[in-house]
Amino acid sequence: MRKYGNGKFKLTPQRIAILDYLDGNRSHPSAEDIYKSVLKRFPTMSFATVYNTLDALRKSGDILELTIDPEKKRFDPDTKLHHHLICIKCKSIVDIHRKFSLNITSKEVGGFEIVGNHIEFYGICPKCRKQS
Amino acid sequence: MRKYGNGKFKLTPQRIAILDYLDGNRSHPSAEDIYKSVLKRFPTMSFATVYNTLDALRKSGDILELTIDPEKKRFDPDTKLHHHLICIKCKSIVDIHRKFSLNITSKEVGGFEIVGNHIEFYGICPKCRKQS
DNA sequence: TTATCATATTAGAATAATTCTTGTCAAGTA
DNA sequence: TACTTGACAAGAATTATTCTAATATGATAA
Repeated sequence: MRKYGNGKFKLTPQRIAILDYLDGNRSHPSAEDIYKSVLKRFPTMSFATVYNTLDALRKSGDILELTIDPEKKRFDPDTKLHHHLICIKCKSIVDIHRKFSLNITSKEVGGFEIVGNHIEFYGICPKCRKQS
Repeated sequence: MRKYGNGKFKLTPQRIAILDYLDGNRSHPSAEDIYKSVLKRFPTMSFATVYNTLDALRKSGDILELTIDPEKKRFDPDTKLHHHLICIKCKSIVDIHRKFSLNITSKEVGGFEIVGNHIEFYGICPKCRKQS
C-alpha cells in the first residue's frame, strides 16, 4: 500500500481500514461510501472517525476533496493532476489522465495568481445511454 | 430585464424581485444571498420561495447551479458557455468568457457521450494576494 | 517493558443547507 | 361567480457535515 500521511499520522486499525479502502480506489467515494465499507470490519466505526481521517489526509495532501457532486463531497486518493468525466444521469465519475493546454492570458485572469485548474467533462455514460 | 421562464412561468412580485436580483448579477450568489437581498423588499419572503423559484429557473434553463463551492450551491444567471476562476482563499468567483479547445478522443471518453465541459481555474485574487 | 502523553475514537448532539409538507392565497378561466 | 391550478409561507424534516466531551490507544521515552 502506498504511503499516507506526512510524518505525524498515527496509524490506527481504523485508519488502516480507511486507507485500504481508498488505496487505488477509482470510484470517487463519498464519506458515507467509506463509512459503510469500513463498518464491515469495524462495527464500532464512527462517522466522525471517517471525517477526521479524511480531513487529516486532505491536509497532508494525500487525497483530494471533490466538489463535483452537489449532494455531497467525494474523495479521490489520486492526487496527480487529472480531470474528470461525469455522467449527468448516474453521477458516476471517471478520470481523464491527460494534460490540456489552457493558455490563459494575464489580461483574462484580472490580477489573479493562477495555481491550478480542473476540467469537468459532462456526458452520459454507456450504461445510462442504453437505458434511455 | 431579460426574459425568464419558458412559457408557463407565472411572474409574481416575489419572483420578479428574485429575477431583478439575479439579472446581470456576476457574484454567483447562494440561495441565502438571494434570500437576504429579496427580504428587504419582501419581509415575508420564505426560503422555500427562493428555492422553488431557483429550481423552476434551473429547469427552464434560465440559470445554472454551480457546484464549485463545497459549502453551498451557487447560482449563475449567465447560461452562456463560460468557465470560472475561483479564489482559493475568499472563494470569490469570476467568469472567463472564452472557448478553450478541449479535443478529447473517443478512446479517452470510454463510451461516454460528451455533452459539455466546464473549466475551473484556481488562483488567488488580487485582494487576497495583498493580504498575505 | 511500562508509564506517559498526545492524539484517535466514539456516540451523540449541534449545525447548516436544502427539501418537504401542509394550509392558505391569488390569478386566470369556464 | 365558482373552479382550478399553481405560488406562497411557516415550519418541520432530512441530509451531510462538524462539534463536543469522555474514553481509549499508539508511539515514545524511561
